[in-house]
Amino acid sequence: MTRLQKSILEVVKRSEAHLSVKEIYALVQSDFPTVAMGTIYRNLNQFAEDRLIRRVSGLGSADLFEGNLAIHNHSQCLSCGKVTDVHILGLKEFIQEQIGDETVSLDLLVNVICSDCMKKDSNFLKGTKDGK
Amino acid sequence: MTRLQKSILEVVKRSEAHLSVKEIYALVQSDFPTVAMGTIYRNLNQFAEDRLIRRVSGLGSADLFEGNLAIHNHSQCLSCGKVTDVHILGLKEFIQEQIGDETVSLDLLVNVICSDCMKKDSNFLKGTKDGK
DNA sequence: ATTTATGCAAACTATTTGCATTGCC
DNA sequence: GGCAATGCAAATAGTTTGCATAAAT
Repeated sequence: MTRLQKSILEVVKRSEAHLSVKEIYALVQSDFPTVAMGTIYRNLNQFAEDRLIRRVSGLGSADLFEGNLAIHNHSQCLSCGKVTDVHILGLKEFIQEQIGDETVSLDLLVNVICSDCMKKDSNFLKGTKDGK
Repeated sequence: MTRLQKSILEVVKRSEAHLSVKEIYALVQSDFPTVAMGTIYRNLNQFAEDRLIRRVSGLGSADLFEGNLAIHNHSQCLSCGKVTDVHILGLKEFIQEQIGDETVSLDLLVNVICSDCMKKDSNFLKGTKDGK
């Protein structure tokens, strides 16, 4: 593994957030000013395929990456957009019981109104549609 | 609502599949040969926002649309790619119990090896990584 | 007639890829 | 030296948008 590759991997691993490619690019640039976007993409794709990092899809138009490999899923606040890890105990078993096919993995996104936003406006869930 | 809008909506509503924008475009074209992609997108976005149809994200690089508004989620076979509706009884309650924030809605994708693919190669889950 | 929707093309965002060059064992 | 990784720029895919025209009420 090259020094650049180590740096990309470290950036994702060290962060506790869910990073966009742009954010990773910016962070890696501080050590490797000439790094190219294409290289960032190529390596992130490889790392995700090799299960060194995890790709998180479906949150916005762009994928995010995280270093946390422990099995978990995510919630996103519909009001402020904040993404949070969630651990649902027994989720796979709960679902597997009800499915004929063999479950390999799950991608669960829980759309919430987080407690902060709920405090700011307790009418969130009483308005039109889903409260947006 | 214009005749074109009715046609776009009908195409999605009448189908029992999960349609890509391209597929919807092609179907609408048979009645409105000069329809533009931009118009398809504009209307699908509006219909989804108005909850006349549902947008399904996270399955591939492109969003899909479906007319089925009953609450349900999806599974996708990692081998053949087939997308299937799944209904998990009590899922929202199961998750809500374990989450501090107020759950509004869920997007669940169950990654499976469908029974057809399992029959063709019963070693799917025994190989490297996730059997791909 | 006036408002709203449409077609078209250009713009935009996210991502991938070909290729000449560089860096590493 | 030779193979793999990188930078760069162009290409691709999906989607959005500005604007002049056309359709609907």
